[in-house]
Amino acid sequence: MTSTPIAELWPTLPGGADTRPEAAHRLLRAAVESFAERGFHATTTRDIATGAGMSPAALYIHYPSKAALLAEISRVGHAATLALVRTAVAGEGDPVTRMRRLVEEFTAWHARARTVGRVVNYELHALPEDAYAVVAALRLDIEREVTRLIEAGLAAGVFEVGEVRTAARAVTSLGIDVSRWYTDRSSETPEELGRRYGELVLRMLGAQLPGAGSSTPGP
Amino acid sequence: MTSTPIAELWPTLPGGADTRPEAAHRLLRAAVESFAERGFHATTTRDIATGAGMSPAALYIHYPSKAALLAEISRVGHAATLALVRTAVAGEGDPVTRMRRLVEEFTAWHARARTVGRVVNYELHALPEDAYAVVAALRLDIEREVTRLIEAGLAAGVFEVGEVRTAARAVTSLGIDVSRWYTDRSSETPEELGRRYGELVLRMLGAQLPGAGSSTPGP
DNA sequence: GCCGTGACTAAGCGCTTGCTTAGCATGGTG
DNA sequence: CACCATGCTAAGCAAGCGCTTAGTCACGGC
Repeated sequence: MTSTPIAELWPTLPGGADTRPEAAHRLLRAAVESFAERGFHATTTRDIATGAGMSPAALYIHYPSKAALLAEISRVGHAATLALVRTAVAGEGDPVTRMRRLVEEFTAWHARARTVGRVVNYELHALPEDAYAVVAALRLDIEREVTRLIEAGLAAGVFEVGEVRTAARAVTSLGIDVSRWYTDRSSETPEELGRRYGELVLRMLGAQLPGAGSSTPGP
Repeated sequence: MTSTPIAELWPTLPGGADTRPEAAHRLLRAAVESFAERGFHATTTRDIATGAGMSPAALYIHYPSKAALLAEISRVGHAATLALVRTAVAGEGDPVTRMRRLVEEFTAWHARARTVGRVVNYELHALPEDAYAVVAALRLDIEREVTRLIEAGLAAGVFEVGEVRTAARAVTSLGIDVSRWYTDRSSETPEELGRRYGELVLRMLGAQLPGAGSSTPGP
């Protein structure tokens, strides 16, 4: 098993309890592992079924196709990310505090769930058209939430950036790319990385750091 | 055809003139297009050959396998990126000026040559082991060059960052991810984007901006 | 005891894949 | 002219693909 706690992802979704049978969960998990490691097209249905401890044909009892598995993973992964972002943006505190928390959690999530993150961010092109449309809408929402928070900071006079859209792109981009390079062997924990990225992003946005004097990072 | 001037890439490589026959060039270009659009595994040798205006078998006169095409693209693409980075790091001016130029060019390159960039950065897993080793060494060199420049800035007292390695990661990460999201329809030109990202990165690194700015001019 | 149902497997179908083989037109060299 | 290397094509092979079919087994209701 990998260290990525994918199991965390599915039982805790909007809409309450997940009623999927356990075998379907095992298939989803095996698919995430394979898609992340080899990519959608290099993964065979035999890989997935074997990873879930079944024969190849059993897959089709729970999902109508290999692409349906990808669509499900992508939809759920994006929904979870959007929920995380919305919570941070709508949270308490001034824009600086909220942005710090957003980046900390967004980054840590992409490090912790890098396996899901890779599928979610780098296998979009393999989605069937209708599934892609759903996911593209979620991605747009994520970007809009970040933009909204930056604009709130500008209005409050605590951020200073040239182009809001470019800045929002940079913030989400930094987080997303973590799922590409982060590994088990990385020297920082997801939470450490989140804190450091939070610091970097706030400076990038020209944040007026509130209270507590100079927040110079340690040696 | 796309707007990506891939042709720029191959004729201008270290070692002088490129002696490859024109048909091999066409194959490389067609392979880049297909690999970038659909990924290595979803691309067939028939796709590539057709894209180059040949029959499927002609591919094997110039390259021994589909993987050899990928290896060549990856090797050349990484070599070009490393050359770009080295030039900027070893260039003239103080660390702030050199870092600005580095980010501007690194970013603009990943926007302009996003097609090659996608293959170079997102198809690594499909490389044969020996080709991967070569490319991994080049990637390490790129990161080391960036780290070196940040350390020079710290030594000169014009940068201020917590962890050098994390900062270097963030700088390269921002640039690399551009090749994922940048499209023809993006509102900014590669050069505009480069300038804006240069600005953002310098603030991220806590740069003391020289001259022309609001910061107190030095001796 | 018997049937229906849900989760699963063994076997395999039709198709596509990367790659090979055999052959053909062209053009330079004696 | 013959000779042959070069750069290509038409045809096709073995392997592996996504997915289907037919059937097995455990179990619950009557």
